[in-house]
Amino acid sequence: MELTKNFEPKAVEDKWYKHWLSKKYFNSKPDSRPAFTVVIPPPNVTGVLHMGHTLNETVQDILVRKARMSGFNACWIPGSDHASIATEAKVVAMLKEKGIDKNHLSREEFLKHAFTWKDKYGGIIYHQIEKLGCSVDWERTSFTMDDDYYRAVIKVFIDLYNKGLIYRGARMINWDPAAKTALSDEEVEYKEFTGKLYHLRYKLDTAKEEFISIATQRPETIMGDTAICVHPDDKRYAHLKGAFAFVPLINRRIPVIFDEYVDPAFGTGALKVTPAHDINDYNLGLKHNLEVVDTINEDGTMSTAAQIYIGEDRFTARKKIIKELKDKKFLTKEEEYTTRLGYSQRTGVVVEPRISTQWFVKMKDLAEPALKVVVDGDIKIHPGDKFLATYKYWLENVKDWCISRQLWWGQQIPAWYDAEGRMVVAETEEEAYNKYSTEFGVKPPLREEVWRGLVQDADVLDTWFSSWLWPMEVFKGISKPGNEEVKYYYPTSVLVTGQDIIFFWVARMVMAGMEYEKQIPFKDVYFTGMVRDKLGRKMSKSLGNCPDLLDLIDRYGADAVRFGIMVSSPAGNDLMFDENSLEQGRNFNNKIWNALKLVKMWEGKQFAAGSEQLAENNFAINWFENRLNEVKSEVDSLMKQFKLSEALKTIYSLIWDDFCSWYLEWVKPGFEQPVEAAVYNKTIIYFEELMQLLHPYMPFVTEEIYHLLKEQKDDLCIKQFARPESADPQILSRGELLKQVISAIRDGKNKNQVKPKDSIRLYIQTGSSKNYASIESILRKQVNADTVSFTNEAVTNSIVVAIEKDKFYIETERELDTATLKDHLIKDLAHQKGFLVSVEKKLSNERFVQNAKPDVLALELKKKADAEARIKTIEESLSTIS
RNA sequence: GGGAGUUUAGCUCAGUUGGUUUAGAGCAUCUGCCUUACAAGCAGAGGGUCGGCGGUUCGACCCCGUCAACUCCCACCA
Repeated sequence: MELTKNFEPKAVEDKWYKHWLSKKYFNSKPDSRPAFTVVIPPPNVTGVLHMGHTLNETVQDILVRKARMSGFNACWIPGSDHASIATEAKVVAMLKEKGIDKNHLSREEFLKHAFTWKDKYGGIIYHQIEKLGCSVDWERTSFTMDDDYYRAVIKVFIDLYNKGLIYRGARMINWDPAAKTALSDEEVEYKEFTGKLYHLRYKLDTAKEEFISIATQRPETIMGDTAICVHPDDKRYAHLKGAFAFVPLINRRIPVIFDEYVDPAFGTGALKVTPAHDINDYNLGLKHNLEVVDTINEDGTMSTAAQIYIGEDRFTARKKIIKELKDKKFLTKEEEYTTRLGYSQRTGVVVEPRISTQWFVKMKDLAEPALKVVVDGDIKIHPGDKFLATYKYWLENVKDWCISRQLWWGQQIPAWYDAEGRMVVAETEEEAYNKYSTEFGVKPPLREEVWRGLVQDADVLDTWFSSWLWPMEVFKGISKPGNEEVKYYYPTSVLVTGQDIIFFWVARMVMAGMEYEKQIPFKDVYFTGMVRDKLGRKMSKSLGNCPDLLDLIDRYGADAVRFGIMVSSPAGNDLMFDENSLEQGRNFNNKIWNALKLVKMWEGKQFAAGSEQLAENNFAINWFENRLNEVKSEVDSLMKQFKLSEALKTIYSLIWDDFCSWYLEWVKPGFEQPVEAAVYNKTIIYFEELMQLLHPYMPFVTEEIYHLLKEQKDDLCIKQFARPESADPQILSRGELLKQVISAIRDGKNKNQVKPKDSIRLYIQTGSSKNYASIESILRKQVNADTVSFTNEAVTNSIVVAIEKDKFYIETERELDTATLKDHLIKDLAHQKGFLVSVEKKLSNERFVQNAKPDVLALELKKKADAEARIKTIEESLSTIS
């Protein structure tokens, strides 16, 4: 069969993915093997995979494939998240384009649109996961709004409510006036903003014409003022105990209060208190029992409580109020002021702090066990030291979690109210009705009347309130507690996710797991860093630096993308994404492909053993086998420590350097010459093992080559790793010596303008010629020597190379440039002498000799002896040149 | 303002309890090669006073102190 010049990923990727699927390799059912379970961090159903996902998915696939090939029953659950806010925003925008206003739709109509939209676009993500080669179990795809999942979320809500861990309360929350929804603290982004600080004077309720000045950035909120606050120790205001002032424009009479919260040095040292519109003022209000006057509507316009500018947008109102305050001489000063404003992560508008009735989860009791399992090391975080502190800090200072969202897309809060505001929490309407009857002693009215009487809470639950159940509910652990699947697969093995959602998601999954399964949800957490562009900037649509995954796969192949993204991304480090590394991946594919082509040329051209080559080949085979074993163990240990990047680089070097550059060159016969049968057979086996080692990282090219090497009974995808055998250090060091000698001789030739193809005569001066017995002809081939022979004395007029105690004389037809030759030797001599001095210095230090461990001392003595020997060699060589 | 982390070659990073030939890798760079697997390649090479200063030690990239720069998280003074 004719092999193409270069590896062509497109031709094989789809073929193998389909094959793996048809063999059901990725489908898992509980059996006697230990489970290795991974749940995908469910991407937003309407999104596309960005480079951050690509990194996460690749890491997971590597771990899962490795486990699948190591005796585990590997199960990787794919799925997606309904992402209430983001998705609803997209659906609303889509409807708007069609000229449909969400406000004119019923809830049912809207949800119908949303599901249609989800069905249409939700698949994009799955397609991308497939293209990347991810070995997920497609028969287990989960979605956080599936029927069972929906019921599970509701069940958990009710359970926590019954346990008293969910409560309803009026709280100051971040309000998005555009989306008309509450935002969690985490969904608010603060940005620098240059605004103005307005100094306003309030008339005091005293006999004479007296004023107190305050400073504010938000003059439009003065109508909500219910106090003025100053520091108790501030002498300027000491006389105002018990005083009152009038709010400008509306003349409401408000008290002057005293609290240490106020910074006397800021502004005028007096603060207007507006409990309805500022979180700090709200807390002050609670403390001092102040009235709350809410002057802003949910859409950001002024409310009737404001008394003036009713119905005008908050920012328009601000402008008008400033003008009026100025005209009426209440505004005494304006100054430039830089502050930070909260913006909604979703809609980008300025967040409005607002009093609102919301649902909350009490976090303290849930946080305790979640903290303990991580501190105790039941859950291991990688890289540990970096994120443990963050995790701890958050849980120790956790605040209650606002879980209601004023949206339609999501699990609707299972609370029912009657006209008087009496409430029951129940799983279904039916149950709500029954509960209501017993609880409030109301005789069951006619069914029709009940529907008139009880109305379900319109809000839905925060998306994270469903995804915190993910590792359990993908196995129906909540909807069918204690089922066989959840018993087998839970706790999951490792969670791979971005460090940015450590609080949103990771900590909360631990809480839910401890609460409902009484067990940790995963044993290891692997945090990936953020993917940035090569200039270190965040990837963002506005910068246009987000590569399209499918396009990258199209241009480089999935294996190359996986290689490129893994090769330099140690756990937890940000990854500077550079297409350069994808190119490196593609080149690597190609290198392997060409090695295959070489081996295929030997097919059917072998001769049996018995010739003189045997000893040489024996050495090469023996050496590579040991080297392979050595690296296999290394890779195993690196992967156990989640050093996936390191492991990949180790495999890369094994294949490129040890296998291609050394081993294959050593055993390669001359052009169109036959190869020894033993070499051929071994080479095929080594090649297979290399492909197996690399397979978790680059599944497509390895599976393809595995099958091209020879007729196979199985697929690489499920081929089980054999336990690595131990490596013989003696063989390994002889191999290293050989490499070193070859490189040094080539360097000697190169430095003296002897071309690689110029042949030489090589003389070896050594005390132990046995060392070279079986590698002589490899050496001859590798340095292009006509003859290799041993000598007892220096060979004049030759290039001299020294390795350890041995010397190599390179005799050549070419005129030698003795000047440069000498130059190099002199430079080397200086280096060796400098080194010797440092060693001698150490050894002449009595305290070192006394304190150092014996083996350290012995090593120093060896260093000294070696350096002296080399210096002698170099000096001798110098004398032969002159 | 509080906390955490980072700083090693032009770039991205390793460097295991302080001693392993006066610091390693990949990429990039330079030199020489179109040598019958591979120019998306081969063979070589150069390049670092390990952020600054001070300390502990016989000995420090590693431990301690201090300063500096950068990054992230938390809080959010009207």
